[in-house]
Amino acid sequence: MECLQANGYRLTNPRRITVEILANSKRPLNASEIYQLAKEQYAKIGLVSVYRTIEKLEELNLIQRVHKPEGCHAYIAGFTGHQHLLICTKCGKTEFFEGDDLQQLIARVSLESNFIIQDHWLTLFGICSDCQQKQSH
Amino acid sequence: MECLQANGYRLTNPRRITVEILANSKRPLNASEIYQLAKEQYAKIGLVSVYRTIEKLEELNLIQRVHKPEGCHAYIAGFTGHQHLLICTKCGKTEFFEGDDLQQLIARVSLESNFIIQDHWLTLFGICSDCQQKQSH
DNA sequence: TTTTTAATTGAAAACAATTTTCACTAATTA
DNA sequence: TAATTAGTGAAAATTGTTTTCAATTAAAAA
Repeated sequence: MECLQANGYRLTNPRRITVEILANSKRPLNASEIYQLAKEQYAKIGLVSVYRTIEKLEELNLIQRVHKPEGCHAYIAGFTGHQHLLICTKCGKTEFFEGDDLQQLIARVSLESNFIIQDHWLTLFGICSDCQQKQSH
Repeated sequence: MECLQANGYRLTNPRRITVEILANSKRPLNASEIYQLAKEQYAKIGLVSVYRTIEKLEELNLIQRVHKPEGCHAYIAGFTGHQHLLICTKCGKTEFFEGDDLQQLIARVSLESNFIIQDHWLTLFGICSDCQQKQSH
């Protein structure tokens, strides 16, 4: 909310609620999921406002789109606009991770391909510890 | 085409042309782009057949969906159903690369997160050698 | 505090991408 | 060659997203 305000945006109910829902979610949510949850708190919110808030949060790098085999329309809140994600394929729980271990691989591919490599996306998929426990029962 | 036939699918004009266009493209194409190109060779082709052929090729792991910041509706032909891509952000030229250098990183993240990691997606973005040359003129 | 203003809103319409329906066509098999 | 049934294209339906616009409301000014 601070960041929105700092960038000249007004603090409104639809924005507050959309931000809160995204900030508290451990798994990526799409516009329609956010809308369903938001209506519980603020019945008159419009789906359009959710879309518009998502747009602004993405511009400000406060959320990022999450790409999965099933689709790419969900967003997760993150602090940096960066792209290393670890996603649970059971429950959707999503974590960020750091890793500069890629430099060597990137250097090798760069050499072999003659590309100048500028950016990378890395996503790991697996089963989180909660879902591992549930599975073993 | 062989693989389609081996899986019990008929060899039809719309399929032949869709397959040919995808097989010869160096950059990912979406349904509508394929349709435009296909019409040049076979005017009466329908966009629906392109969608249906894409669906089957994806099932057979002959093509894969390419995820980019601008969108995720384009497909590239590949030999394995796997996910290491190198994409030119200027012209879209897309190459595959191998790399098991990730094992160490995956092991580390697995330990730190308590996830059992099963799969990964890695995409590198950069400028291909053709586009580097064009730029320097 | 009240007034003014301009950003923001929600409903409805418009648009875009994809899927479904269905009568017809054509690839394969007998 | 005839019979069968998968595959086709046009149109309609569906889904997801964006635009339009009059009304509302947050923030700035008085």
